Formats: sequence, C-alpha cells, structure tokens
Amino acid sequence: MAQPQVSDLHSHLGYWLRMVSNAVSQGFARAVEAEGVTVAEWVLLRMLYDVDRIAPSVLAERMGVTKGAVSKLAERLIAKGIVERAPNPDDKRAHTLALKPQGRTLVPRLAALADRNDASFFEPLQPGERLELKRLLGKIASGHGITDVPTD
Amino acid sequence: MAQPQVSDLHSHLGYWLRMVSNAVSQGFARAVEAEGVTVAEWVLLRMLYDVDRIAPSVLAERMGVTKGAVSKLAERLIAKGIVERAPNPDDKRAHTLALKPQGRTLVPRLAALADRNDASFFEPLQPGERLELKRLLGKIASGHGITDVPTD
DNA sequence: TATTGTTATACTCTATAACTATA
DNA sequence: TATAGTTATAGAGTATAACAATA
Repeated sequence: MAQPQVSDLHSHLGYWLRMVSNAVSQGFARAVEAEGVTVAEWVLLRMLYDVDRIAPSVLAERMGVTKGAVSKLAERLIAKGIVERAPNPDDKRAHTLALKPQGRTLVPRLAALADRNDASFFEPLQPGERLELKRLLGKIASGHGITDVPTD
Repeated sequence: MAQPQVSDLHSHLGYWLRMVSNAVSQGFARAVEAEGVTVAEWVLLRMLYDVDRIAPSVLAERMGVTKGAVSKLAERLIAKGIVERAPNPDDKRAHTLALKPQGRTLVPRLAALADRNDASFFEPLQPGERLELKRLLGKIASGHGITDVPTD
C-alpha cells in the first residue's frame, strides 16, 4: 500500500458529474446536428423563443457567458438565417437579437429532440430517481447561487 | 400566441447536470491552475498514479476519449516534464506512458485540491444526499457504459 | 469616463482521418 | 491487412482584452 493518502478519481462527485454530463451533452449534440445547430446555439435559441427581442448583454448574463461569446454565437445564427440583429433606437450603442420566422419554427423541433434525448439518457433511472436527481442538482445550484444556463 | 408544446430549458435533467457540472469543473480548473495543470490532465495523471506504466490505448479507453486526444494530452504533460513516454520492447508499435518523479509528487497535491473542491462544492448536500447523488450518477454511467467501473 | 457590443486572439477539449511503423 | 500510436486538421466553447461608438 504505497500511496494511501491519495483519493481515488471515482471518489469525487465532480468526476462523475463531469463524465455523465459530457455524455449527455455529446448525445444531444449529435441529436441536434441534423437540424444544423449546436448545443450552445440551442440554448440561445430557446431563450430568444421566450421573448420578442433581447439585448446581447442580458442574454450573456442569463447564459452565464461573456458578451463576446454571445456575439460569436449570434453571428453564427445570423449567418444561418434564423436570428436577426437590430439596432436599439433608444440607445445607439445597444442592439437587440430576435428569432426570425425560420428560427421560431425550428425551436419546437429542437425542444422535441431535447425531450427525447433527456428521456433516453436518463432511462436507466426510475421516475422517482429522476426527480431525486433533479432535486439534488437544484439544491447544489441554489446553494451556490447558480441561476444561469449551461448548454443543455 | 400559443406555444404550449415547447418544453422549458429547465425541464431537462441534462440542463441541470450541465449547469452544475460546468460550475464544478470551472471551480476545479481554477484550483489546479496554480499547479499548472488542467482538469483533463489531472484525470490522466491520476490514472497514471495507479499504475507503473500503461499503454495510451488503454488510457484512452478508460478515459472515454480517442487515442488522439490522449496523445495530445500526454504530449503536454511530457513537455511539462511530469510524464514520460517509452517504447514497449515486446511490440515495437506500442508505447507506454508513466509518471516521472515530479508527476508522482504532484498527484497527491492535486488530489488534495480535488478533495477540497469536491467538499466545498457539494457542501449544500447532506452526507446521505451526496451518496445518493453518486449512486444515481453511477447508475446512469453504467447504464450507458460511460466509464470503467471503479475498482472499489 | 463608463457602457454596449464587436472583434481579435488564444486556449482547452475533442473528434475524424491521414499517416507511420510495425505485426 | 490489421493494429498502435502520432500527427494534421477542424470546430465548439469559452475567456480576456483591445477597440469603436455612444452615453
């Protein structure tokens, strides 16, 4: 027993969380690939779906990323023709982002894929266990004041 | 304007998993940054710690990544002087990776950081809840063949 | 001067696939 | 031909920081 003080990788919850989370995200990435979007793009699109127009800075805050990251993401979605950027007449520094019609019809399809991916990935758990997992994750999140969005 | 069929981001377990996992990993990334390594490097180092020498292909399988990814990671660790690569005399195509002395002394320090990070991050949970979370994540992982089953 | 947003730059992480050298 | 491993290439995701326009 040469090195008894060194904890095992598997002893860390963070390790398991990372492994499982990466697998879920990869699965979802494959699922939405057919619709031509990425996981981070899905989150941005889903947020745009709930509003009419929104400032990039607000989006950045809600997504827990920098303004630069939102800019880059938005640029890609604009290039794909599903998001539009418009100036804000009230403040000439500011912009707003909004879904274009194609984007608005895309989101429900992506949501269906997200539902399906979630269901199949967490299928190993019983319904009660799924609820418990959600409760535990929510408890950690609120315990750390995490209110922002990762890329599902 | 009815959009009742579009599920909310927060309704997906994958969303919560990702949110919490990202936060843990970011916290850990900051913690180990002072030791000059990344999270993925930590995982590789910790695996090397348990063995004398190991083939990159075996490592790739255990880490759930491609051989190319291991090669790149190993290259960085070799450049840092904490890992060494050696030919395998039995099969001239094969190599082995091993910790150098500096690496072997580094791992316990990283493990301590991992312990600390894990403890502080999952502090919002009761001990029993932590066990339950680990059990649920393990159940999902093994249900999908995500990682090797831990030896303990 | 402070703020909004974009752009430039730089990394990590990861994959696929081409390639080299054995087997 | 098949396998072990490296290398080349690519792209997602993200950050920091420099910058321009406006407040």
